[in-house]
Amino acid sequence: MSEEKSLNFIEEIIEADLKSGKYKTIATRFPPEPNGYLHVGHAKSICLNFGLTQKYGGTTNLRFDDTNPVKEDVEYVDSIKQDVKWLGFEWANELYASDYFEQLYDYAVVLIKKGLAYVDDSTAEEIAAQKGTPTHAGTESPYRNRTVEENLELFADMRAGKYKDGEKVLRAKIDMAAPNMHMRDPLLYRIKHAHHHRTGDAWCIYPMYDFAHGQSDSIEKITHSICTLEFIPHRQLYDWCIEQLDIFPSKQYEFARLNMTYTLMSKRKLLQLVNEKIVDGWDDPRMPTISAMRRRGYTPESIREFCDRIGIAKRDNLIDVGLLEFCVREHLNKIALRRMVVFDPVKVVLTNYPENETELFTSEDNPEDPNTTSREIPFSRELYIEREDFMEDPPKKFFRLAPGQMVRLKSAYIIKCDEVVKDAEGNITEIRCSYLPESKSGNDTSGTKVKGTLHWVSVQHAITAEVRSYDRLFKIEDLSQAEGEINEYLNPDSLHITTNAYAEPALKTAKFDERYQFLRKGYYTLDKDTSEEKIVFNRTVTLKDTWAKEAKKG
RNA sequence: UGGGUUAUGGUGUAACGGUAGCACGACAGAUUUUGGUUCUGUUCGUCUAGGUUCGAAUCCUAGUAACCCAACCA
Repeated sequence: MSEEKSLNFIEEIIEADLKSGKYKTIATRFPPEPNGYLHVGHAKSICLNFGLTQKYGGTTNLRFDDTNPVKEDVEYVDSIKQDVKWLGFEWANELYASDYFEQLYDYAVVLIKKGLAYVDDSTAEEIAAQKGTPTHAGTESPYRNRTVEENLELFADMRAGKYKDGEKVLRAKIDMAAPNMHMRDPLLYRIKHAHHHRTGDAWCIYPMYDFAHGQSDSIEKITHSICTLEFIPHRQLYDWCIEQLDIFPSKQYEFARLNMTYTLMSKRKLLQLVNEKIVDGWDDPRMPTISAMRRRGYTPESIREFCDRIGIAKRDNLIDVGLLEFCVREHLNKIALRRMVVFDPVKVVLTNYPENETELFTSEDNPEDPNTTSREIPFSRELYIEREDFMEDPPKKFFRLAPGQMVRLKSAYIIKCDEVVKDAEGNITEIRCSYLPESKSGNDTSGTKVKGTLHWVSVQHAITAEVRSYDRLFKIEDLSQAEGEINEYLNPDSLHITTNAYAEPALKTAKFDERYQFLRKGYYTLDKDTSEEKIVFNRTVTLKDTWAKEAKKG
């Protein structure tokens, strides 16, 4: 019965570690730098790290990798916490690399005393030159052989603020000829007279990533430290620090980061979009950030499902954004309330329907739900339907309204098109139809079968709303192949605003935590720009549209 | 003139020497008061060349391709 789901390579390692008794329980961590908002690529990592400890038992810490005060900010800390929570995960401890600054300093002193670290007066340029190239060995710094005592004193002076930014650094003393560039006397500490969002002005030296991350893992007794592929070359240094310091041996494992078609996944470039006001902030619904997806109407469930489906492996990938859309449709189909909204209206007049009469039709909120509730929709003589649902000279498989053709109005009557009224320019201003009184929804004795069902709203009862429809932000599938400025690849049609859509009255009381399906259109949710004067909806995703595909075939 | 990582349908991901499977997409059909949903079916793959083996995606040898590494970023 239990259909075995195959394990990814990290799960295999964990199961082996648990089985061998290497660990009784596991510990992971999600270690964002608070220098930007989380995006869907981070969601993959979050689901992995938290998912592992949910599955195997154990704890996951949220640890902010805040070792570079000039780029970090509490705004990002707050957003990251909100996003992780919203995704549905609870961290065991909220921690900061900056919590360990004192400890890290002591570790540095240990290395100096062991003759494994030295203070270097070389400039950034000189150090870069000393590194050599991947194919040529580096050269040793002239300051490499300072005595332990001198290094100790100099390092203490660095901390005491006796030097300016860039004047001195602390370097590990490893091997300038190492084939791994990261082992060529990497920097451990640099001087930055900068205000830190947590430690304030207590420090003017800050540890580099390589001297903070592994030790932080070790301090927290992280068993499986999971990161992305580009950190593979760092692993040797990660292990070196832990071994020389003789501290808890956390182990690093690397998986391939998420890449998605038409989607920019670089925090740096996302920041650029925000700074250059190409988008309207980090939560602009076109952004791939968690906060943008939340605003746009994505559900945490659908994002988790997506992360589950894409899998964990070590090969580079480019996931079709269509898979994300599939996941959100799948969930929204189950939970969204059905409503009718006409975006581009054309008036239908039912010539045989009494004037001044209003009927109330009942329609289910969600046909997928066996216990569905329902709402009432007012119907009257004058209605709006979608302009694209009528054609004067339709192709063969057009099942909508056309002269002489019949359609069902959802939850109401079958109508037949009798006449088309046009203005002087030939634009259709009105479609005159007759309705079949005996075709009333749920009580149809007309015996008439129609192929098409249209959504509609009653003219006199309609409310208006603004609807924002989004499309992909970029024109090209693979942003990693984009050369030059990303601005060149922007999709000019990524946002379309319908300022005056006509909606059924039930939407007057739309709520922020509800999801809606506008029949035959897509899934929508209330935007935060909604006010007393204006109701604003965001389109989360369209419905699948096989007719659009058919029509395109011509 | 280096080191590292990875190669399975269009896109992802399994198969751990023994039937190349699953999902998304695409295509075809059924159902449908949403051209939605649901259901059924079809299409399409082991980077190349050798080798080991009764049997190779898997093991060996040699190639090829892609990605990563020379920030006082993480």
